[in-house]
Amino acid sequence: MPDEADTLTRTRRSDASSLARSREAFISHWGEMGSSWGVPRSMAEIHALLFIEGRPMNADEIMDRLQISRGNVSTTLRQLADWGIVTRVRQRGDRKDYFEAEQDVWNLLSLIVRARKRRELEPLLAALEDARTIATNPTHADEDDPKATKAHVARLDAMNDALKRLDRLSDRFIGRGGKGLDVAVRLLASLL
Amino acid sequence: MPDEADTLTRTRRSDASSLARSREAFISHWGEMGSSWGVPRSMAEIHALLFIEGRPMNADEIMDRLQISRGNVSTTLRQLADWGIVTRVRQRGDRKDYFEAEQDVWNLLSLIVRARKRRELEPLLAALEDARTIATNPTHADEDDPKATKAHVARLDAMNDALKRLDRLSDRFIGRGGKGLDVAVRLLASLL
DNA sequence: GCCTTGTTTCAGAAACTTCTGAAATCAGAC
DNA sequence: GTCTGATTTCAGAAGTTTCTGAAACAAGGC
Repeated sequence: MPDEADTLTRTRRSDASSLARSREAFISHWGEMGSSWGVPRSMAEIHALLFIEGRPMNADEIMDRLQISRGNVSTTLRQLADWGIVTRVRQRGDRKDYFEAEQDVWNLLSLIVRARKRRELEPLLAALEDARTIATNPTHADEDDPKATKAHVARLDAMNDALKRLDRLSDRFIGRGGKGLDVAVRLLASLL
Repeated sequence: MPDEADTLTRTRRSDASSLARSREAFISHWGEMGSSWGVPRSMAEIHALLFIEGRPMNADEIMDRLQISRGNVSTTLRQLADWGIVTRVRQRGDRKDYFEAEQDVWNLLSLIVRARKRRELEPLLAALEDARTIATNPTHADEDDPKATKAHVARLDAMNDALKRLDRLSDRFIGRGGKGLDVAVRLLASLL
């Protein structure tokens, strides 16, 4: 409810410094983007904050800056750490936990790709295999048109092939310590 | 409320044919995937249905099969058509609208990429430019540390460069009538 | 042991998104 | 023009996700 005490810590107002306003703009747009990609806004914002500040921050600082609850900050930081795009660092003589974001952008992108791939692409590929198995192993007296079954399996296979190719390709990117993506993109850009 | 009349149309039960069960599996997993990528489950399911059936279907068929409301089907089909991954087709002597999904998987993927790029990546790039402008054009008496501003702008630029490169690259893919992606992936796979 | 300081958990609240269904609209037939 | 069948719209309902905050839980100091 207080609306006067936070003038110092909040950086939304137009009387803030250019740097502060620019940071704020980055954070809110990154949050926006996140939420349209199925990442909770506050998670994207916390990451954006750590990235754009470029220094380790603790839970209290983050809470104050983004006005989100302690519980949310704690949970979200752990998730970001699980994804590997944020690291817990120890600050000499301070018992608080500090967190720091990956600063290399390509590395960041490949960590994100890796995480989503594992969580979402791989299960989907497994499901496609399943669906194929179901279609090609008729259980009991099965009155399916063989032609229709063939076409169906062909569709499953086409989807499977395409996704698998992307999957293998992203493995390559990721394998090269985050720089593979960079190299590949440059290479492709010049070839096409 | 009816639970006996739909035995014919619903294909969830284990006494359905292999083909029907395989289709059902594909549809529900595709829907699952969609929802973790910020696409409404019913939208992903409608698309999956049209894709896996591989034939034009009308709103009533879709409603029956997926048990979703007319309003939802109508809205969603229009969105899918806007994205370009579904096309409205006219069936001789039938006043109903029929819809058909893009069957070429690479084409499908590049249509999806194109749509998301326009809706999400491009606005973000614009926002990054904005943030840069804010940081480099100090308004009034600005007491920001020049060193900090420099580091901040460098971060914005690194992010901008990386995303722009991906952006340009995807333009190339898309440009080649959907086959570019295929070619590029094969090429890269052999090179790396 | 008992404080103190910091972190995590989790049930319920709040916010947001998606879905429904009935009414409005459209479009062609006549 | 009216009638008929199909489609779209949209306000509110339902459902889902995210967030809060207080309680439980560490872990170190003394």
